Amino acid sequence: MPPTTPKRAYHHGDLRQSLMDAACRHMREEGVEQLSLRGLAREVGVSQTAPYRHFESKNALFAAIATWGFELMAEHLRQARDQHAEDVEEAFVEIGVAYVEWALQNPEKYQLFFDSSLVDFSEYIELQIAGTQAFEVLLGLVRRGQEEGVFADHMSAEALAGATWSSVHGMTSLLQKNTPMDKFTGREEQSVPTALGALATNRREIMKLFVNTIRKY
Amino acid sequence: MPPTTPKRAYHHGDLRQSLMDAACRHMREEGVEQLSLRGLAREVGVSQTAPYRHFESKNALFAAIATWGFELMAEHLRQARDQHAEDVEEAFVEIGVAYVEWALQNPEKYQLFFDSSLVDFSEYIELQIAGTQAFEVLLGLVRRGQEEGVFADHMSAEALAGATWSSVHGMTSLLQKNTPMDKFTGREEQSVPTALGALATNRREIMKLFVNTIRKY
DNA sequence: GCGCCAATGTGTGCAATGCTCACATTATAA
DNA sequence: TTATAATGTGAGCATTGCACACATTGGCGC
Repeated sequence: MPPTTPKRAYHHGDLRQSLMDAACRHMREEGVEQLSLRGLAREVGVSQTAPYRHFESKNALFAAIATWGFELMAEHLRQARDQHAEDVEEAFVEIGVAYVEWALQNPEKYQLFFDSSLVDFSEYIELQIAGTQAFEVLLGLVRRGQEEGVFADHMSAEALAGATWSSVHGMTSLLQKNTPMDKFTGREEQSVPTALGALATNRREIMKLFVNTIRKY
Repeated sequence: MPPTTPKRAYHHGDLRQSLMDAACRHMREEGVEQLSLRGLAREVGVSQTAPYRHFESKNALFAAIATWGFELMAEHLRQARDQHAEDVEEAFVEIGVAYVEWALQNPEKYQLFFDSSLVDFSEYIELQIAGTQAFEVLLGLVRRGQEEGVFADHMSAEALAGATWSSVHGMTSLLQKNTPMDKFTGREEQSVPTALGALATNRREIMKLFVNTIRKY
């Protein structure tokens, strides 16, 4: 007769995904710098070397999470696009809003996309491909805008998409620093927190400004 | 008679600055994740605990470098602004170009500005102030543009400056990933590298697009 | 000059980490 | 059923951040 306490089997069952989930939770709650593979193993209830059966290094874990994250985000962007398929400009704005919102709801994954100190993209082709596919949702929309004569056509679609990606990513990046920043005290004029607050409050309005970047006049 | 080899004195002389310089060099050449205080101490020729007389922790070192970096960058931006004082739009473009160039020439310092995993801004007031002062170069210019009726005035200067800061910072951030990205191979269409290449090659043109974000029509 | 003290530098030690290697257990498929 | 690959274990190594007690020294009041 087996013991009533469901003693964990020798094999975990789904260690790979469990590790990725635990890592995300940990990064979100404690921060990346506090994350250790050993701690993760402890949390999941497994020996400290077990993770190495699924990820050859800590960086490989990060890369796997980032790849997964890009896929999730791309799907989110496609949905936003498809819900506003009639109007390119509107779809552009909504894709931008969706981008920012996804990033703010998944800060730990988004951080992996751009913290070059955490993941070396050049080592992981599948990660590069996933990132590219997310970008191409935006690129496709810009192309369509150009074809419809709504967006400027004196530059390549890649250049225009790059420019708007810059804006949206930059806004996201700044907003993610907002939380630490809001403790800002010590000067009368708190221009940075004010600016970040304005970005946070008027996301959609700001996104409409970003359309100006590439609109054809 | 003292030995001919100038044996280093017990006191280093300028350990604080030497550590910051060595840290920057190391980050630039090897990457942040490879940087250790002990290694730095070794490099400078000093015991492993000596750095703690100048920086209470590794994060404090990073914070000090970031603060210093913000001051350097702000000065660089002011120079760019003053060399194009006649025309607000032109000054805006040149400040943007100067921003990107400074960041690309000082990647290790710029990384500290935005890699939240490396520095916790909330712990270092002087860092927040330095960052704010850099931002205010841009903010001041946006204000002037509004006063001259060149920039939109349906939003606060902080909001507009925040929007343009987003764009310029985002572009910088993407360009800094360019180096790892250029090894990208494995698909026929390399849209991301193409987009990043376009950003890199046409910085000034892209910056002119960014002016559209806030221009008054 | 002289002596004292704060500033600066040293050596040792501890707990934690990433990762390696040899070994144990289990699933699966021939 | 049994070989084999997949998965998990445990001990161990080098390295790290940082704390603590101690050493050296430059500069300041006298």
